[in-house]
Amino acid sequence: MSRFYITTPIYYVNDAPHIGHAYPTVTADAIARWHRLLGDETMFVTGTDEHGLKIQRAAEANGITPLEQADRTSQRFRDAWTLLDISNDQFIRTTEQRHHRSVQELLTRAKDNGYIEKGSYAGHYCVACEAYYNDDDLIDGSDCPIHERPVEWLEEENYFFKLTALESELLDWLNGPHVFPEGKRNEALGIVKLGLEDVSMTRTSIDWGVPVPWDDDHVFYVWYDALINYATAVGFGTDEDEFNQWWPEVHHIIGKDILRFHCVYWPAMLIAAGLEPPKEVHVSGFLLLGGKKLSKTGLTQIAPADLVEDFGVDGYRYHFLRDVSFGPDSEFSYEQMVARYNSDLANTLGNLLSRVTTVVQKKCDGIGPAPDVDSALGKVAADSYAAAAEAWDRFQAPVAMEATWQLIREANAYLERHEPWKMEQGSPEVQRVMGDALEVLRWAAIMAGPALTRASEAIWAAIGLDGSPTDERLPEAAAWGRYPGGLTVTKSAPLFPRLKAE
RNA sequence: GGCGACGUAGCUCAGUUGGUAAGAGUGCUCGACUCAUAAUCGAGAGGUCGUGGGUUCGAGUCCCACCGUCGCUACCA
Repeated sequence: MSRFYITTPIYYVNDAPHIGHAYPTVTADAIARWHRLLGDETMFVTGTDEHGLKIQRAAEANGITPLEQADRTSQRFRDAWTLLDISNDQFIRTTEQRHHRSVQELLTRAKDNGYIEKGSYAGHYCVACEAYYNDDDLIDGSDCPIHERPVEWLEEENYFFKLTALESELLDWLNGPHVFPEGKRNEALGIVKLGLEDVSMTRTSIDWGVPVPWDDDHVFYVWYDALINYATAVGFGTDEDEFNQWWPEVHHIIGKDILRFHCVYWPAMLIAAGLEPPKEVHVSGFLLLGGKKLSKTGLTQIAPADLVEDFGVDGYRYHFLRDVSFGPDSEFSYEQMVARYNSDLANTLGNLLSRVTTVVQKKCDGIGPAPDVDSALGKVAADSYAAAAEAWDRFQAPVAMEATWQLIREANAYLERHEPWKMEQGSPEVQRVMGDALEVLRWAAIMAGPALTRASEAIWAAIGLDGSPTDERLPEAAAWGRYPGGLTVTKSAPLFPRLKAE
């Protein structure tokens, strides 16, 4: 039995979930569902990142504890993922005890291996921001760029992560097949080649974080705690055997803004602790609105719930999986979403189900016949499957979706060529044609399942099959001719009612 | 300033290590069909692959310059 471990970033709880958070989550979910279909023992982890200055301050502003603050927002993420049928096996929170143990264990090992040392950090500090600034960032060389008032020169003792000692190990890792797409790998290489510096990894100025086990005055800086969630989730620090079963075969999905942390710091931290760096990091671009990235301040956030209201869960998931190329930035367009819903879901797939169930009622007494094992559609199905499987392997959901729809479109053309509605009721000819059409629907319910979590079940039931398409196992289930025939086919309301453009 | 990404049909995008006369979906035009959610099927129009050079027998695909858009340069996917 092979295993498949996939993660999303854990989202920082200073922000409400929006489509920018949902995109990598839906992508990871679809890939996880694909691997479950393949029969892999699958671990899909998402969660929330809950420490750090911003949370502490937000809590103070709201007059609650940092944990209460984190609880509130973390719950909103869980609600959003429930809404979108996200099938995560775990939802990890960095405030969990198991995570604190894991962080302390991993970083203690790094320290014991000589990669963490005490040093002092000095710089221009803005008290209002509670943050350090570089000379370049200051206005006229002396004022905070946000508060426009003088900064102070502050020096504090910190523990430093000796990133510089790991340069050659990082280059070795980055030269391997670990960061995708290629352009993003080059970007990570560029960061290393530009010159690494040792980085301050603890804070004494706040206490909302994971305590440094060897020095009570410090907590780990939020990034050094957050990244380790990927290890915590599969047992690091609590169950080494479990951990060793999953690690290092992990697939991280991240956004390009956190490339530095996942492609430089994270592998370095693991190496420092004597562990293997991650197997794959897949970097996505941003969703843009009017050419700008989504932001709270720009009022360009879009809540998944608003779109689900218009398009349904399937319509939501399908749009982002089919239209957003994984890697480059992508412009979000409501009109594009409507067009995609109508063409692929309402017209091509939904209408296929409608016409097939109607003709089966009229010409086959509502009993679905078995397909022709030598049907011309069998070859198309095999090609579609091969292309889709290859695309899922590369994390290219849009390509996998397009490959899947090739057969669905072909089924419409096949009906057109044979015109079963003109055939004699119950004849062998009409039985064969309709059996083939039903077989395509069976196949599509499985293959589109990672995207259309609900419609795939509805199709499955409509053509008379028991159980769920998620119980099927690939590649056998994609082989042509598995629809048994003799099942009751049900005509029902349109699966995806057409949407009017607004 | 430094580093980097991107620029392919109206729109959204594919184009593996350079090599059959540039692809898909959608949109548009025309035709067919009427089982079906005014859905479906067929045919067609539509691109100097940002611009200009270079390497090569041959470049969308490598190199240089330029133009345009954008990002990063430590804590929002």
